Amino acid sequence: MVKKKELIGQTQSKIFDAATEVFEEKGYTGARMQEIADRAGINKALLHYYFRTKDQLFMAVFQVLLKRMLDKILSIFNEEATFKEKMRRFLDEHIEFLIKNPRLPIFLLNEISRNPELAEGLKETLQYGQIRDLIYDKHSKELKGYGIKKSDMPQLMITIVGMSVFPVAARDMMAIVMPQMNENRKFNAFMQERKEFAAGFIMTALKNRKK
Amino acid sequence: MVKKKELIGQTQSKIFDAATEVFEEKGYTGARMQEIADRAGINKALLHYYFRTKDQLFMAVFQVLLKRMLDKILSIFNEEATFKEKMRRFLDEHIEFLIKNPRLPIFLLNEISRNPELAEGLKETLQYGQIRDLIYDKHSKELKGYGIKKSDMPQLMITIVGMSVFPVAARDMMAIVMPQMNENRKFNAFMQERKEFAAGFIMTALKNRKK
DNA sequence: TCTATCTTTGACCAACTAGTTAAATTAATT
DNA sequence: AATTAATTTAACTAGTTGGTCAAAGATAGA
Repeated sequence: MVKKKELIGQTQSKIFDAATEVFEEKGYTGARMQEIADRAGINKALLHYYFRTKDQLFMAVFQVLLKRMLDKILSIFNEEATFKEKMRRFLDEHIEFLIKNPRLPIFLLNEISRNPELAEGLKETLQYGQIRDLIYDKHSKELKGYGIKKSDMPQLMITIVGMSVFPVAARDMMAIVMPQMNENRKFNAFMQERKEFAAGFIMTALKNRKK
Repeated sequence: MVKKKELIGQTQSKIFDAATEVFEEKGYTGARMQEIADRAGINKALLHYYFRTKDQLFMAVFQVLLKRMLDKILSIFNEEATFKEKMRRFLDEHIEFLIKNPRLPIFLLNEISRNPELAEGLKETLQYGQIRDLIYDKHSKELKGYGIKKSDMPQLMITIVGMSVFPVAARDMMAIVMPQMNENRKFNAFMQERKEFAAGFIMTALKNRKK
């Protein structure tokens, strides 16, 4: 027999999963509490019983997804390895992550840009705010060897992250110009290929950079 | 005295501008016909007189904005110049364009990803679908010299476009990790700097690419 | 000036939305 | 088995939304 407390957990997590799906697909303004309830297999009143308002439910989902994304980006850079190795591992793992979560980037980008306060909570976390300096200091010798100054770090970091995120976020738009992108099989092949292309591209640019 | 026909044009374009603003800010689902009417300085019934439904108004705005974006991307590549020169000009002009239209990328990306049929109309335009081949054929010698095969074009093109678009689209998210991005002055300086950074980065990667 | 047509409006409506409530059901405790 | 507490539901509400309509106002041509 299923215990009540397990059911709570089950129900709550069913709601959470359903809400994640719907919010990712439709965004905050496009999401409907009724649809979330339907997909969770419960009714609307129970939804409001667990999460009093749409805002509360959205916040819970959003915080988790944003943290998941940032941690995925940052965790690799906390390990012990050369910058070059970290970058390769980042592109490998992040692209795998994005293939499994293709709607996540646009969802996050869109919601944050429409309501920047959503990110306020995480900004306070010191861990995130100074990451640029931490990464640079850890690899200053290697990076200086590539002609990268501390002030170049934003350019470099955004370039690396953009290499993996942009193709996923812009897929449907780029597909206008490159119809192959519409086929899932071809797009996945493109993303697999991108791991090596991006890593090689960046390393070549760094190694031969004018100093 | 203002002629009636001029007024029509004025009203219609006031509606169009207001709708562009509101849709860009709030997206389709977040936009309100009442707010569009208010910003255009008219009432809701007149709004529906000129554009019968929200969908019709949205479509009109969306088509114009999508075309504006794609033309900006593609026009430069139709000119006569080396690939290298075109890429530099593209980054210069596209970044300027994006500084003036900072909400445009997220708006387009978001709406297209939520409803890919929005792009169907433009896909038919042969001009767009085969652009990859056209560009390659025009510069095949130069690109082969960089070790770029025709099958590498999607990777290269998405890399170039992402260099300019991603920082604008991901600004508020990257600002969590790099708080400087929040200040408009610093962000604009970053984007100005990016013209040279991106162009230099890409050319270095191309010139030293393993063949 | 009169008339036919095109514009503009305030008031309205039906459908939908987030959120509430009170009562029914289920589970845990004694 | 009875009591208590937690869980689930159908039915409802108040506010918002896109869209309509009939009538008033403005314009150009005769």
